[in-house]
Amino acid sequence: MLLIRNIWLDTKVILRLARQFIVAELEPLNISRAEGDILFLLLTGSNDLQQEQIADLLDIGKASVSRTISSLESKGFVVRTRQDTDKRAYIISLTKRALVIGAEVTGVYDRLYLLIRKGIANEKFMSIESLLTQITDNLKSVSLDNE
Amino acid sequence: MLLIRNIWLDTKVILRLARQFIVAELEPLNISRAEGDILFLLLTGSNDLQQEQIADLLDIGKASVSRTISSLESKGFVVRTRQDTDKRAYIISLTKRALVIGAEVTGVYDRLYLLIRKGIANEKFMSIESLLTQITDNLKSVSLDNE
DNA sequence: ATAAATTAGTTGTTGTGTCAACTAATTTAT
DNA sequence: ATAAATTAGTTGACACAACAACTAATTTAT
Repeated sequence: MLLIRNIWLDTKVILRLARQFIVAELEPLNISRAEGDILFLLLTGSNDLQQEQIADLLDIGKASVSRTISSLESKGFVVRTRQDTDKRAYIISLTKRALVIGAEVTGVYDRLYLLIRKGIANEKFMSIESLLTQITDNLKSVSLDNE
Repeated sequence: MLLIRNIWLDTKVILRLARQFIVAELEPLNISRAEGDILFLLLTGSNDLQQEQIADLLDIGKASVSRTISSLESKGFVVRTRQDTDKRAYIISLTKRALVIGAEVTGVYDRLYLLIRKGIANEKFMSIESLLTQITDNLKSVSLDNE
């Protein structure tokens, strides 16, 4: 049990440090972490998404996405366009302004990933993928039970 | 890079599901997650801690600890006693009332840990310990640089 | 011995996430 | 064809962690 407790704590520490890193690196660009996360997603090959898709891809709720997209829009980094085929949904697209700073934003996340991987062989990371999937399934099995 | 991004996402999902589990299980006891985390720590062999120690052991800030201890105190689960040797610090101790529900609280966390481990060999968990430590060191090296 | 620095804890503010209730558009059932 | 159910997004309320500025007690320096 102690083992899991330590892993738990380590994971919390890692997430906290990584968030601090991102906040600090994005600060000079006047972009918050939640904004940066969405910009990075849109910049790296998945432009023109619906808000719900963004929520799924980042594992956050649609309420958070709604508010963060609003602030990104007010800063001129994205535009919401009503979808023709479904007038409830928006298509979120990057503006030219976002593309101008795009490399700086992706740079932040790339540096974080490089930093995390430093001195660790690729296979090591691969080996924990299956572990994480198993844990996720374990946890999901309970949430399904209770419905 | 995609590998790390997936691991990142998986980790976020796991933390979210685990939090949901704890919130749901503690709800009937009228205890919040932040309160439960601290109660669990105090109940499992580390009673009579200072607030700063609690902050360190749970990797949260002392501001959060201060507020959560206040609410635990108002619910009658802990008492703050000024330390004789250092009158700035409190000693946080569990009340009888906390011990009465103690088993139910620790049960929640024990069940979570069991659930997480289901179907996964112990060595698998051991093998990621060193990985997590390395990542933590990597991230810490940067925060130190910037001071 | 006293001034300066450090430490434990508190409080205000902010960022971000969750949940629930809501609107408007769309799909399904009958 | 229309009523009922579902879906995309918004908004308000709340939980919780982070940071900064603060108080009061303690330690260090000179």
